[in-house]
Amino acid sequence: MDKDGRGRRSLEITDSSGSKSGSFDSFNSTSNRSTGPSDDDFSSGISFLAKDGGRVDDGCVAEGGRKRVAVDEMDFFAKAEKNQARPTSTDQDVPDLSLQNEDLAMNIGFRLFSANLEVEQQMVQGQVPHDDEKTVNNGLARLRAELARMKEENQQLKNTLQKAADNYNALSSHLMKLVQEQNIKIHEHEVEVDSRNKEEYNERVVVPKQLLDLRPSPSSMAPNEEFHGSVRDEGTHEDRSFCNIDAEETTPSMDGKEVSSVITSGQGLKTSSLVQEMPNLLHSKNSDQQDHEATMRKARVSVRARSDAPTINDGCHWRKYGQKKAKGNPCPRAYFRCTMAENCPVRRQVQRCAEDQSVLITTYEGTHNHELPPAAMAMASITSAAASMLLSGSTTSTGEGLMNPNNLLARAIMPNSSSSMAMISASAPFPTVTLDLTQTQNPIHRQRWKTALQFQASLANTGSFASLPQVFDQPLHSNKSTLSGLQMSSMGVGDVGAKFLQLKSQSSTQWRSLADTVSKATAIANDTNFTAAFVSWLSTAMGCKGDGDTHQTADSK
DNA sequence: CGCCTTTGACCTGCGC
DNA sequence: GCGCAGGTCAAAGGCG
Repeated sequence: MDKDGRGRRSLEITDSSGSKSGSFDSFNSTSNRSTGPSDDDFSSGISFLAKDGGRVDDGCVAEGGRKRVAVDEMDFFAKAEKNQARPTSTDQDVPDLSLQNEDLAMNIGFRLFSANLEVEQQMVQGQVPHDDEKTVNNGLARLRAELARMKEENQQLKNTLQKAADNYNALSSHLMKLVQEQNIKIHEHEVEVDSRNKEEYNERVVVPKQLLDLRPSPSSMAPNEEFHGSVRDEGTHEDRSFCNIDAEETTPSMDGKEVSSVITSGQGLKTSSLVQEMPNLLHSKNSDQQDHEATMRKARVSVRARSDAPTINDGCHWRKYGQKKAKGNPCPRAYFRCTMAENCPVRRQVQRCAEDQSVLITTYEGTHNHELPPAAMAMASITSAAASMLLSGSTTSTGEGLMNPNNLLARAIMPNSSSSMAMISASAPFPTVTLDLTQTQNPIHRQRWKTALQFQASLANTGSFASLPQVFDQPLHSNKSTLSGLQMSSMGVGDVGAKFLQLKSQSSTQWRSLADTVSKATAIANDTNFTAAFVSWLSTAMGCKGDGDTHQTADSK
C-alpha cells in the first residue's frame, strides 16, 4: 500500500507476469498454423492460376510432368515446414536487403496466390471450366514471362539495395563520429557555461561573500552563536537579511542545491534559508534544468490504437482524477494519474477519436519516478524516449529539432509524408509525438519502424546492424534469437516480448504468407493488449540504448 | 470501511 | 479585462 499525492491510500498490485500473456494465447495458437505459401513456394514450386481463369503450374512440369489442378495444401504446409527448419542464408551484416527483396517477392507471390484462390473459388462454384487447356497455357506463359521479368527486376533491385546499404553503413559510421564529436563539444560547452555561471554568481553575490568573509570562522564561533548578515540583490536592488540559526542542514531542492554549494564551499555556513530567500539570484543552470524538467513534463506521447476497451492495459496503475468534455469531440476525455508511487508526475489522458470512435487515443505525459513492473517498463521507455526526442527538438516550434542527429528515430519514422506512422505536432499547446498503431498492417510503416530502430541501434552500438534484434521481419538465427531473448528479458518486457518474438519467429522466419501476416497485423492493430505489447516492445527497442536505459535497471538487476 | 469514480467548481493560460 | 477551453481539485456517492 502506498499513498498518492493527496495522502489517500491506494493498493499497489505488482503484476509481474502480467495479464497480457493470457491474452496472447489465442493469437499464438493461430500463429502456429501456416496458411499461405512461402517465398520459395512462389518462386519455384506451387501451382498457380492466372487471374483471368487460366491455370498455371509454375514448375510442375519440371518436377516430372505431374499437373496439379490446385494448390495442394498438404504439400504446401510440408514445404513450409521444411523451409522453416532450413537455415537461411541471409547475411546478417546486411539484413535489410534480403528482407526488402522478400517483401518484393512476397508482393508478387501474394498476387499470384490471391489469383489462385480466387479462381479456385470460382471453380468450386462452377463459374470456370476445369479443362480449358488453352486458357491454362496462355495464363501459364504470361505468368512465366512476368515472373522472369520480376526476377530480373528483383536482381537489379537487390544490387541497388546492396549499394544503398553500403552507403547507409558508411554514412551511419560517419554520423556516429559526428554525433560523438558533437557530444564532446556539448559537454565542453556545458562545463564552460557551468563555470561561467559560477563566476557570474560569485560576482552577483559579492556583497554576501564579503560579509561571509568577514564573519567569524566556524571554529571561532560558539556552537549556538547567531550570525546575521544581509544580501543585496543586484537584480532587484533589495536588501535581504539572513541568519544562520534557522538554516537546515541541506536543501535538496533544485533551486538551492547549486547555489548553496557555491556559498558554503570552504565557508562552513549553513545558508539554506538564505538560498530560499534569494530566488532572483538563482538563474543560469538551475533555470535550464527547470526548463528541461518542465519540457519533459509537458512533452507528450500519444498512442492511437483501435480498441473497444475503455483504456489500454499498459502495465501501470492509474487513478482517474477527472473527466472533461473536450471541444469538438462528443466523447469525454478522462484524466489519470500514476498511482504506483507517491508523487509520480506521470499523467495519462484517454479519449476516443472524434472521427473514428473505434480509435482510442492514449496520451502520456511525464516520466515515472519509480521502478516499474516489466509489463509497464517499455511503455514508460517510449514516453521517455519520445519526450527526450521532443526535447531535443523543442527549442523551436519549426521542427528543426528533427535535424538534430540524435533525432534519427524521429526522422526515420516521420518522413515528409502524410501517411507517417508517427507525427510531431508543433501547433499543439504541448509538443506531442503521436504513434499511430491503427496502421501497423501497412508495410511502409512497418519498414519505417524497422529502419528507425536499426538506425538507432546502429548509432548506439557499433555502427553495424549485427547487435539489433531483428524483430520485424528478419529471420532469427539461433545465436540472434538468444541475443534477442536476452535483450528482451533484460529489457523487462518479459513474456510479452517473448510471445511477440515467438510469434514473429514463427510467422516471419520465412514469411510464409503475406495474407497470414496481414491478417495477423490487422489482429495486432485490433487487439488492445497486443497493441500495447507491440508498443512496449517497440519502445524497448527504441529506448534500449538511449533514454530507455533509465528504465532498464529495474528488470535487469 | 476503504477505495474508486463521478462531477461540479475552481484554477490557469491564452486569445481577443 | 473578459471569455473560453483545458486541466485539476475535492466532496459526494457507489461499490465490493
